Amino acid sequence: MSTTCIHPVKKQHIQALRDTMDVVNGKWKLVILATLLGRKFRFRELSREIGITPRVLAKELQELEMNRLVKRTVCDTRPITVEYEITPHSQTLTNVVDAMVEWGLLHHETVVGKKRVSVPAEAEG
Amino acid sequence: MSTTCIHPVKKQHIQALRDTMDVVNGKWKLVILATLLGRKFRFRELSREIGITPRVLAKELQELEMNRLVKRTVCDTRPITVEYEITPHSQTLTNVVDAMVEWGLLHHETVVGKKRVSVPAEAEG
DNA sequence: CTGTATCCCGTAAGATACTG
DNA sequence: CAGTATCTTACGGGATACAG
Repeated sequence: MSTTCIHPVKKQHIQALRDTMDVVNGKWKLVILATLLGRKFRFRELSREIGITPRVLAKELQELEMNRLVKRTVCDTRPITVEYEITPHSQTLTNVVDAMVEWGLLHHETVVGKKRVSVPAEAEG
Repeated sequence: MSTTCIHPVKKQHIQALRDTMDVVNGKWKLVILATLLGRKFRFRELSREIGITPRVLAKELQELEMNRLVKRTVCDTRPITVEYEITPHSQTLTNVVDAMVEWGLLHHETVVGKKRVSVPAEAEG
C-alpha cells in the first residue's frame, strides 16, 4: 500500500480545518461537548464531572454558547440552577468527536503499546 | 427532532478523546498533517506553505515523529534536504481531518453567516 | 537548506476566595 | 448553586539571529 498522496487537500480545506480548530480550541471544549452528548448537566455538576474549575468552565461555556454549540437554560428552582445541553448544531460535531474517540483508541494500540488494549471496563453510566 | 441524548458517551471514550487531543494539540499539528496528506514537503517548503516559523515547525515535527505521525527522510543532496511525509498510521487520522474540514465548512454557513459561503476558488495545486 | 538558540509576549488555565 | 474577581504560573508560539 502506498503511503502518500491519498487525499486532494485544498487550501480551502485547510482553512476550514483552521476554522474548526478555532472553535473547539483549548483542552476543554470538545470534552465538554462530548460530555453533553450523553445528557444535560448543571454547571457545578459538569464542573465536577470533567474536573474543570468554575472560572474556566464559565468561559468555555460562554464561548460555546456564542457559537451556538450549547444551550443554556435557567431553571426557576431555589436556588436557581442552570442546565447546559447540546444544540442541533453541535450535533453536527459528532462526526468530529467520534473520529477523535476512535482514533484515540486506535492510537493507544499503535503507539503506546501493543500490550495494553484491555481497559478495565470502568464504571459507566 | 430531539436535541438531547443521542450518544452513549462513556468515560473511556472521553479519555480516548483526551488522548487524541493530546497528540494533535496546538494550532499546527493537524494543519501540518493535512498538508502532508496532499504530498511530501521539505522543511523550508512546508514552513512557507503554512506560514509557521522554523523554530515552531521543528518542534511540531519532532513531536509528530515521536508519535509515528510523520516520516522524516534525509536526502543526500547538496546541500542536504529533508523530506517529511505522512505514515500509514497518520492516515488513520484522515477521518478526524475530514470531519473537521467538513464541519468547518458547515459551521461557516451556520454561524458566521448565511450569506458568505462562496469562497473565490483560490489557487489550488 | 535544516534546524537551533535566545528573547519575548499573550493567553490558557489553575488556585482561591468571594458575591448574588 | 451559578458564576465572577484576583492573582499567578506555565507554555504555546512569534521574531530574529545564528550554526552546521
